Amino acid sequence: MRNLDLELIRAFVAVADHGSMTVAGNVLHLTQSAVSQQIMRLERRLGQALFLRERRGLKLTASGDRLLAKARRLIGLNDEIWAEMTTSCAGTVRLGVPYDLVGTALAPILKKFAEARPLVEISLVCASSPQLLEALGKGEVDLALVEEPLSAAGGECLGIERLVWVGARAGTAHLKQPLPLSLVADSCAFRPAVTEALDGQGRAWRSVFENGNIDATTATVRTDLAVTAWLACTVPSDLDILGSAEGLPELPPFAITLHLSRSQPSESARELARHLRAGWVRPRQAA
DNA sequence: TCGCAAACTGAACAGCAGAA
DNA sequence: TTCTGCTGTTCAGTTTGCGA
Repeated sequence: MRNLDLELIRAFVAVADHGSMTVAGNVLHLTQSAVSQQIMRLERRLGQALFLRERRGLKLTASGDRLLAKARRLIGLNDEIWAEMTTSCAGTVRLGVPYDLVGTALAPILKKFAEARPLVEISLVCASSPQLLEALGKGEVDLALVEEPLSAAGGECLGIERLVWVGARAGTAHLKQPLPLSLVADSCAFRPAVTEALDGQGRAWRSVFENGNIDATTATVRTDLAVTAWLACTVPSDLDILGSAEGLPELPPFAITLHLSRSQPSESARELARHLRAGWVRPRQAA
């Protein structure tokens, strides 16, 4: 027998990932005993011990460590072939994304999706979250990733992020009266939360820039002309996160949510949604 | 249809860590 | 020190798939 049994490889990866046969069993919908036997079978066939049975838990041996990366590739390739051969994914998917999320977490997910689904063309639509939800309702996009106040989030939540004040490194814009604000667009999802927080504090403010261009907004902040509010995970490293120490009010958390078209979504849209769910990590972690 | 091998489940067991 | 809960291993019995 010189063929690798993918069931055994999958069990091996699950045990390595979780460091536990019990947890791996739950994940694989098998009993712990079955997983234990699968690992032993794999070890017997390869003639190598893959795990060190320690007093508490399991640890990969050098052989196990060597196998792990290749095992992941093997399973990945298997799943890719399986998905490609068993579904009819082709055509165009229109994905709506807010300006600030495009360049952070999304890029690696889209790259992976393009590799897995070469027959699907992605059409990216950038706008503010309210505009994207409107476009989704009109059928102008197939699915949308949006930012919504946690208290009013309607879609499938992929993550929760802090909304924070952002200013130039060692800048002084936050000291000005009224507070100069740059918020990308007047339909920006953060705008009501920001103005409500400022009004609640009795702090006067004025809009410096709202023409829908994220780069120009960033430039106004970087040059200390204004401050803005972004999700903490999307703040560039050369800008400062400001807060109560700078006299600015607390802002509410936001949910990053996924919305699919209410009418029957295409196979391609569902597949892209699956990739977004599986691949979503906090943008700063991905960077 | 039958027999065999492989793989599974569930129970029993042993070892360990942490709480009481 | 004892109890409890969690973990992995072993084993008996059952199920399933395959070839004759």
